Amino acid sequence: MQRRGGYQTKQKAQILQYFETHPQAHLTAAELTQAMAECGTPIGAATVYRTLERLEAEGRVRRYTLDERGGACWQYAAGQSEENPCHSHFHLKCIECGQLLHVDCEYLQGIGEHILAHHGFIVDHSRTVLYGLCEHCRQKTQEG
Amino acid sequence: MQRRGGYQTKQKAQILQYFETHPQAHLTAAELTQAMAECGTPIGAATVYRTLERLEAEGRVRRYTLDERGGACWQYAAGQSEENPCHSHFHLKCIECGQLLHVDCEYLQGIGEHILAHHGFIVDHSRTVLYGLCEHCRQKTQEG
DNA sequence: TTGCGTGCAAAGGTTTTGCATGGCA
DNA sequence: TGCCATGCAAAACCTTTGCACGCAA
Repeated sequence: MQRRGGYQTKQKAQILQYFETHPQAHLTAAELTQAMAECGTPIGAATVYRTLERLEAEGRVRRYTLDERGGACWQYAAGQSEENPCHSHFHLKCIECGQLLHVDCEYLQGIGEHILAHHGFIVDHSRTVLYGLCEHCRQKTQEG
Repeated sequence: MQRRGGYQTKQKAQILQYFETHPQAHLTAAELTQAMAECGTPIGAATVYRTLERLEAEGRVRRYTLDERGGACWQYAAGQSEENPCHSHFHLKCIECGQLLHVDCEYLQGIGEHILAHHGFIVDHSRTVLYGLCEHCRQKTQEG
């Protein structure tokens, strides 16, 4: 519990602030690096990765494996502890347009319970992304 | 329907045969390349990728994005067409031990229908993996 | 014979690592 | 002051691409 997260550096604060400003964004390391540069205070790519790793260990951000190619994304894990575990909602990622949908749905929450009860497996929603076609791209596909 | 899959080459047959011999395996390109080398007839990595791409287009293998780091996997898509579309089962990947579970379950199949009906999103099971803790690792974690 | 498939090497992108320096505590 | 964090560059890693040659049809 002591010294959670190590040193408090400008870079870490800057990255964290950007996440706070964009709580719904799923950012790749490249996007974050560029955003930092555009903010006027560039941060090295290695530092970005190391900082994200640290923030993830602290539970301040969450890592996703979104893109098939192009690497991981990180999302701000807002003040979650008990009341807002942020574990409860599913992510749907469109393989066509790349859009990410956040789905909060009772039925889907039942899935975790079912899988645990019947298959002995605890689903970690924060790591899980369902891939498929969003409504818009589905209609586009059917038309074409 | 004509010339499905282009030329019939030794390399393609060799890769396909390996999949037939390991129908449940999820193989990375590297694993497959090494397996080919160990079989005595090495196949270039580029050829492995291009062959997998072709086999996937033919519907003979299925591509998954399993590992957070380390790239994609391919699995043999056994004689599926209508009766056994192989789209119906979910994959559960343990983030602790890496084990991959294949779950074929009516309840879970209902998920796709629910998401389509209520959220307008078609889930592509072949691309989707649910991450979490398998039973074994869960007990191990709780004990420790 | 035609042109696709192969192999090698090089390029592409993301993430990690080494090492000297800088900054937090 | 001690040690962690940073930055740069280089390396590692997976995947794709270019090009000349080989082989299936």
